[in-house]
Amino acid sequence: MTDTISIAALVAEDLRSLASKLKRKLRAQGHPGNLTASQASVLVRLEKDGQMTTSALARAEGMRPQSMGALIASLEASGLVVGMPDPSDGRQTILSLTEDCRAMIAEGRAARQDWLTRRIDATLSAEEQAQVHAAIVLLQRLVEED
Amino acid sequence: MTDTISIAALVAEDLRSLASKLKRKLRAQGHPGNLTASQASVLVRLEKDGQMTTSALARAEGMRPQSMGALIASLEASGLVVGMPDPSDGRQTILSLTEDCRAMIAEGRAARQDWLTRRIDATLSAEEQAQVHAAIVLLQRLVEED
DNA sequence: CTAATATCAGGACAACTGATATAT
DNA sequence: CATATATCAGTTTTCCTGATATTA
Repeated sequence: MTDTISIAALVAEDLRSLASKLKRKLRAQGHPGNLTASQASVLVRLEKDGQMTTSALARAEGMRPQSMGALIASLEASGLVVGMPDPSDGRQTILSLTEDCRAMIAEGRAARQDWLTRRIDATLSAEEQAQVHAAIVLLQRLVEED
Repeated sequence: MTDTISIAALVAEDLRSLASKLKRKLRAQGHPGNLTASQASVLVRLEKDGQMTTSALARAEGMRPQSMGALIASLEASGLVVGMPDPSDGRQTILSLTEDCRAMIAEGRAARQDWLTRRIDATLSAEEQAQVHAAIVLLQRLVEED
């Protein structure tokens, strides 16, 4: 076995390329009513982990508090997130999903009407979707923490 | 089984989030000598498919000719790509990898020193890497064509 | 003349960095 | 005073759209 080129290098190449193209595609689809990738990611986290502050979200998502602040502002403007002052710490604002947002998630409407979801259903079999799902769980390790 | 929420919606959510975080991480790592995702993607395609024009590359990568033009200009400035006028069609410029670039790829140095490659090797077992690789092949279908 | 190629110019967007006000 | 949170302002990056010159 030559073993000169690791599979990791191949995976890295393809993954890098895939991430770029996927982001371009997502942006090209525009978001009339849809959400950007970052916005969706924040909503999912808020739903999973409950109430959080801007800074906590920024740490969790791996971005700067300032960037997260702008992102949150847009979600508040869309009525998907509300902020309440922390009674015990005047610096912080506790963020949580609005009822509208929870209802939307519960119905699955947001996800179902989503371009990427439709694309996945149209392109991959159920078995393949499961396979991809398993791989994504593995890949999430790569981007966690530092 | 309620079956109300499709696995496609779950995959879409995670995939969207993953793509965002991965791109942020890659940018945060900077590129002292490294390449951006788009640049690497173009080089891989040029190596695989041989000589191409700016427009052909743009179509293949799913971006506009103008964007690809700028990307190519940066690669030319780095001495990784050279352009030669097409003798049979004065409008076109045939692009190809320089010898330096081919040598770099052949040695595998570029890929090996890459942050993402190291990260994959450090985080995933060989078996998991193969699993991810298979999933990426499936996902490439999502971003191909329109 | 119509279509394709490439490039110039300007714009949008999401992230970044730096600086600042406020609360602990 | 030192630390943490949040926000204001400006910059960078990467892609976009529109307009133009050139060649087929």
